[in-house]
Amino acid sequence: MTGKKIRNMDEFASVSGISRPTLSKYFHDPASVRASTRAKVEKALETYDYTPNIFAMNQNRKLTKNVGIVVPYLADPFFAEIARNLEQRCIAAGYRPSLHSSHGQPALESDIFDSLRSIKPAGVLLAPLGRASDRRAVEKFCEQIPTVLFDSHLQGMGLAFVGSDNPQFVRLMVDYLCRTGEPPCFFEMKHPSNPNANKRRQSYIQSMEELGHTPHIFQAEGDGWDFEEIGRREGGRALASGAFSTNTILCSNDRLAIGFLTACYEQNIRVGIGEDCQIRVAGQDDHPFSRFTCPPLTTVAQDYESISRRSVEILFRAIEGEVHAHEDTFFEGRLVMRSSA
Amino acid sequence: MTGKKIRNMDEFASVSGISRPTLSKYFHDPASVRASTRAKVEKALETYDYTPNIFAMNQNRKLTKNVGIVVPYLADPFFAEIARNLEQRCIAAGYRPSLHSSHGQPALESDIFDSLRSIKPAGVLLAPLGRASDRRAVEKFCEQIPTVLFDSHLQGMGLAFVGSDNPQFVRLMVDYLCRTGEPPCFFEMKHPSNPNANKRRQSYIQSMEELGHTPHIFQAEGDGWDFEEIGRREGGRALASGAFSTNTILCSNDRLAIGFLTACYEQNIRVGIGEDCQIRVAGQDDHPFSRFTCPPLTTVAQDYESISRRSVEILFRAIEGEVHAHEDTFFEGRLVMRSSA
DNA sequence: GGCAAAAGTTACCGCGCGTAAAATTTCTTT
DNA sequence: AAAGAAATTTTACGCGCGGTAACTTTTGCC
Repeated sequence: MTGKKIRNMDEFASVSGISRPTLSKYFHDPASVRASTRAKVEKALETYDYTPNIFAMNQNRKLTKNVGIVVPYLADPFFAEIARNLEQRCIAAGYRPSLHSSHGQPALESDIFDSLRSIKPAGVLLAPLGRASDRRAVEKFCEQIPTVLFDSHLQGMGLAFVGSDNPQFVRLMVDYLCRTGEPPCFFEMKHPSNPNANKRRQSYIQSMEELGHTPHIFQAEGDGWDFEEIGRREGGRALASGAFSTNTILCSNDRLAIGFLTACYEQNIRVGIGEDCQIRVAGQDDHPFSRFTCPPLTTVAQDYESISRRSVEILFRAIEGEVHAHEDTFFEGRLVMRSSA
Repeated sequence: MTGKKIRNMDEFASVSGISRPTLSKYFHDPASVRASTRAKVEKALETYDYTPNIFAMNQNRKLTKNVGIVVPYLADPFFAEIARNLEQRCIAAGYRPSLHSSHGQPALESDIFDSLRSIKPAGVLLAPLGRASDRRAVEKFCEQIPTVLFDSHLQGMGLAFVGSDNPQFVRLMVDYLCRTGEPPCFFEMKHPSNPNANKRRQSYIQSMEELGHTPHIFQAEGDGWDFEEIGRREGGRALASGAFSTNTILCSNDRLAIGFLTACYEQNIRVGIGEDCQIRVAGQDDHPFSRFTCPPLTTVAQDYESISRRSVEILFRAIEGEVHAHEDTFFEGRLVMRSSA
């Protein structure tokens, strides 16, 4: 490593005593050469400082080792965490991940597609914006490049979809809330950016009816990805106007719930399950900050370990030639009981 | 754009009636060719679908248009936001940013350096891990590639450093807290990962002494980047043992404060500035979530707009050949008064 | 020890573009 | 309109590696 700097593969072939085509094979996949050869290469690699020129590699290879990871909103720690998880798995599998965030903007999402196309990725892990996505653009992209969708389901696109079983999330929580207190009212955005929200609403209605309760839904105005602020502002308005017919609020997601908790605080409404509490609040997703809200938020945890494992699994298999029909995978959530509900 | 797909620059030269070397110049910098030529190129670009092969370009160019952005911990929304800001500025300036997170791990930071070297970036915007960084590795990297450091100051490294005026942050807050109530105790980590923390501690001591108060510091055990959890656990322990000699706590950063607020909640200690409140808590940084804690957190806002603007400004000037001596820039913070203190 | 299979070698071409130098065209200046 | 400067074109070569075919060597096995 501290040794002489080598300029190209030919030169490294000379000093290592291995032919260039064999070296090429080695760098493409170390396991594709004989163990004794590999040892020789790796020994030479300790003596000399050489890395194949990545641009020359990618220019000629039929398939690069590049993998794109795209999330809709990286400032949301949930996506940051899942991106990290995906990134590590890609590296472990010998790929070069590149991380991209659409920042909630459809135009940026399309720009990212263009940018990704230009680096000829072997595959892409895509969490689309959802409702705001340019469906045509996503569809076209998925046709050109092996893509696994996660988090936001866009019907039939890509090699596969991996996400959460949203109906199960809601059933789990509605069931818990009904068992332990008043049936919940559902608090969500009127125009949610994420299609998961729609499934959650539907499941809420169904779950309530199955338990013999009347569903109540409060839909907050507001667009974009500032969920906390929308939860605070609109939640506050709803509280002030007495729009809720119950003392239990199930928020469509944790970020909305975090804002809603702030609204409760502002109006001096005590949240939790204690004797002196006036309202119960629950979220969904187990956002990294939910453990630290006051009170800590009761929620349903996404199994993002499984989601990311499965996503890369499917993608890498497809890259390596396995052909499968499009399939959707939905992982179950886990109830996380804290003191807010 | 809908037109025929062109395979390479030679082919595009034929159909556009412009020579390949001139096209090469155009794609390198559209302003470097005559306006009439540029018009011809752009007209042809509307008819034919062509983009230069990015790998072939980068292989031969002395300087790529790649810019690396490295942050220590992307799951912290503060870094996610500043990364987004930097990213947009790079794109606007015609560069190709790539985003990397060290995830709090020194080994990963070094891996990122290697990875960046392989893409021959024109420059890098680096927020190092800080104390945990391999200083040798950072220094070596900065010598090889034009690098602007931000957020964490590592003495003298890189083209420049851009960050916050940490002493001013603390002065501002200590002054405010003393003016409006009891002098604060300083709550921080014993082994902070970020060098800013040390400056904040020193400034706390100095500010208190200047105002004629005795400094009190509580140092939390714990390593890593789980600041909220450390704030909650150790803050809770401190509260329970009566380690604070005042009713006012100034946390070294917002994330610690967020955890500390949770600890207060758990011990039924009412936080804020109201009549019935027992303790005041303040943070520093204006973390995106600080507005939504209960109570909302009083803090000092980092001017990350200025920090990011300045960072890219310096980097791009250096890339374009301007030579300057190493300089450090520290931007002032703004007091954000909310109801926690 | 012999033989087939696997692995390695040699030799050559292709990829798409950057860049330099010389020749030519175009624009600007007076 | 002529001269000079600036831009463009032509020509030629290089970058570092991938892929393939034909050949040689090594390996594993009975």
